[in-house]
Amino acid sequence: MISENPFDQFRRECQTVLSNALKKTLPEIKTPAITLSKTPNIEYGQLASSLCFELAKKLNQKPLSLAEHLVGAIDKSSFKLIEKVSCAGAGYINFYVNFAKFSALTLESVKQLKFDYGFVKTAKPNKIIVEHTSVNPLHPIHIGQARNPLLGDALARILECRGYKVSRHYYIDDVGRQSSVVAYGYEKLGRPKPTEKADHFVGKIYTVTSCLVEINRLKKARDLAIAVHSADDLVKVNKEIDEWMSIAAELKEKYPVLFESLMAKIGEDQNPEEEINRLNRAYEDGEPKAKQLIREVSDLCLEGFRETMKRVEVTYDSWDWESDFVWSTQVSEVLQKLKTSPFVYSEKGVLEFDAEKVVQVLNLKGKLGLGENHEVSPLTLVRADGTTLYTTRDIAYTLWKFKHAQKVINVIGMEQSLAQLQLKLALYALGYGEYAENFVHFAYNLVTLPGYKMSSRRGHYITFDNVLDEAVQRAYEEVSKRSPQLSEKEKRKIANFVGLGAVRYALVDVDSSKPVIFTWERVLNFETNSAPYVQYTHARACSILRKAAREPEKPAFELLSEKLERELILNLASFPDTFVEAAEYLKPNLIADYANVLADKFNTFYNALPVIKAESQGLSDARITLTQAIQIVMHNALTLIGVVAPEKM
RNA sequence: GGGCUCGUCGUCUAGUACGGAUUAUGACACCGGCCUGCGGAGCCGGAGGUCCUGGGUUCAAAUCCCAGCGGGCCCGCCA
Repeated sequence: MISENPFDQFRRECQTVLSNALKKTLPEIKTPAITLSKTPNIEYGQLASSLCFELAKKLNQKPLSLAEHLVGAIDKSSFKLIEKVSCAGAGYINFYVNFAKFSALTLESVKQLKFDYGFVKTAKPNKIIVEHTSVNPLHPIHIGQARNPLLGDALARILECRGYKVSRHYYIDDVGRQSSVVAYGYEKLGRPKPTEKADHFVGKIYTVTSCLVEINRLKKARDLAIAVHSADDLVKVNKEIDEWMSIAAELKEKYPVLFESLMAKIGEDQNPEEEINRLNRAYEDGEPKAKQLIREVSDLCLEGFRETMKRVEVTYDSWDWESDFVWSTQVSEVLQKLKTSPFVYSEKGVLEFDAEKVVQVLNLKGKLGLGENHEVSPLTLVRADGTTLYTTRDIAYTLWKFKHAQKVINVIGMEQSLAQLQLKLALYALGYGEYAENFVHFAYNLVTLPGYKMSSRRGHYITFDNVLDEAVQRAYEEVSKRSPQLSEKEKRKIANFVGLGAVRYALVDVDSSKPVIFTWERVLNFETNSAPYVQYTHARACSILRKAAREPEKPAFELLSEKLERELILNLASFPDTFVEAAEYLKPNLIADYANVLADKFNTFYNALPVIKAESQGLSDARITLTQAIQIVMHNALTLIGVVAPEKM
C-alpha cells in the first residue's frame, strides 16, 4: 500500500470524517468547504479545524460545546490513518494521525516511488513555454541578471516534474541600438578573434564603444546648447559629460590598448551616432552585410553565455532571435491587425497603443487586479522613422509562442512590469483573450550591489562567471582544510558542486518578490549558506547507509515513536504538498526552505538517536528505512533547484 | 505628481495568496556547553522582537481594509 501524497491522504480522511459528522449533527446547515490547517505543535495533533469558531456565531452557541458535539459524532471506524479526534483550546478540533500506519505508508511510498516521490502530476499536462535569461548579447551576464536563469531554471524543473511539457526559451534581443553599438565597435577593430572568454571580450568592446559614442554625442549637444544660449541645458550636458569622462578614464586605465585603438578608429568617423543608426536600420531591413556583422558579434557573445550556463547546468530548448520576427512578416502582421483595432492611434507620425482604453472597453480592471486609480500608460509601437520598438516585437514573439504552447511564463525583472502588462493588453486588443489569461509575467526583484545599481553600460558590474569562480575557489579552500586526505581530483570535484550549489541556493532561497543585496558574504559564507549544509547532510545520510550495508528486512515502523522521528515522517509525508504549492504558485524558494528544514531535523535526529546500533533489529531497520527516505527526498528537493546531492563531500 | 513593489530581533530571513491556539520561523554574529559514538561543513542551551506607524473589520490580525512613513522600481520614438 503506497500513496503519492501520504499527508493528503490523511487530510482527506479527516475532511470526510468531519464533513460526515457535520451532516449528522447539524443537517440543517449547508456544509461549508472544510479546510484544515497544520497545528502549531505536534502535541495538538497533525491537523486542526477552526470551523466551530465560524459556526458558533451563526448558531449562537459556544465554539467549544459545538466542537464537543462534533467530536462525539465522528465515526472514524472506516478510516485507517486517523488515531483520534479531540477538541481543544476554545473550540478547535484536532486530528491525530496513527503513526504506526502513517509511518509505514510514508516510508514505503518514498522507497517505492524513489526519485519520483513528491512529484505529484497535474491533471492538465499542458505545454508551457518558460522564457528566461534573455540577457542581451552585448556583455557578460552579471550577478544581477543571474537571478533570472537560476529562478527560471528552477521553475522549469519544477513544472516539468509536475507533468507539464516544458520548453525553455532564450529570447535573443539582437534588434535595437545597443547591438548596433557593439557591432560598430567590433567592425572598427577589424572583427578581431576573442583573446579571452567570448562574452567578456565582447563586453569590453561594448562598454568602451558605448562610452566613446556617448561622449561624442554629448559634446555635440553641448555645442548646440552654447549656440542657442541655453544655460540650463549647458549645465545639464556638462554634468553628464563629466560623468562619462570619468567612466572613460576608468576604462582607459583598465583596457589601455583597446581604449586607444577604439578611440582612434571611432575618431575617423564624422558622426558615429549616425553610423550606428544606419546600421540599426539596415539590420531591421535585413541587409545582408548588416545581418552578417550583427549576427557574428551576437553569436560570439552567446557562445560565452552557453559556456557559463553549461557550467551551472542550465539548459535551453530553443534560442529565439528577435530579428527573425522582424525579418519575417510576423511583426508587420501584428501591426496591421492592431491598426484595425479601436485601440491604436497615430500621433505626430508615431503609432501609439492605448492600453488604458483596452482596460476600460473590455472591463479588465478587476480581472487584472489593477488598483482603482491605476491608469495604464500608452505604448509607442512604431517610431517616426518606421522602425519598431522592443515591446511591439515582443507581441509578435508572444503570439508565436502561443502557437507552440498553452501557457507562457516570462521570467523578467519587475522593472518591466508595465511593458509586460501592455503586452498582455495587446493580446486582449487583438482578440486573444485566452492567450492573455495564460500569459504570466514572473516578476522578480532586483539584485543590487550595496550602495549602487549595477550598470552594464557603465561597465559597473560583477560578472556571473566571476562569482562562480570565487565560489568554487573558496569551496576548494574549505575542502582542503576539512578533508586534506582527499585526492586533488576529488577536492576539485567537491569544490565545484559545493561552490556552484551555494550560488544557486543563494539566489533561489529568498522570495523572488523581495530585493536581494549582493554581498560576497551571502554567497561564499558556507556557514550561512544552506546549500553546503544540505549537501553535507545528504552525504552524511549516504554515509550511514553505506555503513549499514544492508537492506532493512523487517522494519518495525511502530517503534518510530520519538518526537523527532515523527516530525521527520511528517516532513517527508508533506513533501508532495510543498512541491505542488511551489509548482502552482511558482515559488521555487519553498523547495529550498523545505530541503533546509529536512536537513535540520535529520541532523538533530542523527545526534540524538542511533540508527545502525539501535536497541533492536526492528527499530534499526525502521531507522535505516527512515534514513533512506530522507536521503531520497533531500535528493529530490535539491534536484528541483539544480543543486547536486552528493554521496560524499 | 501618478502607479507598482518591499518593510518581521544588531544583520539576513520564514510565515502574508487561504486570518486562528500558551510561546512569531530559522540562520549569522554574541554568551555557555558537546568529539575514544553512524561524517564537528555537525549538535544542545542562553540572550536578543514597537512583525514600519496609526486607525478600522473580526470571537481572533504579521496576515484583510483605509490613511500615512521609509527604501527600490516604472511612467522613453531605450531594452
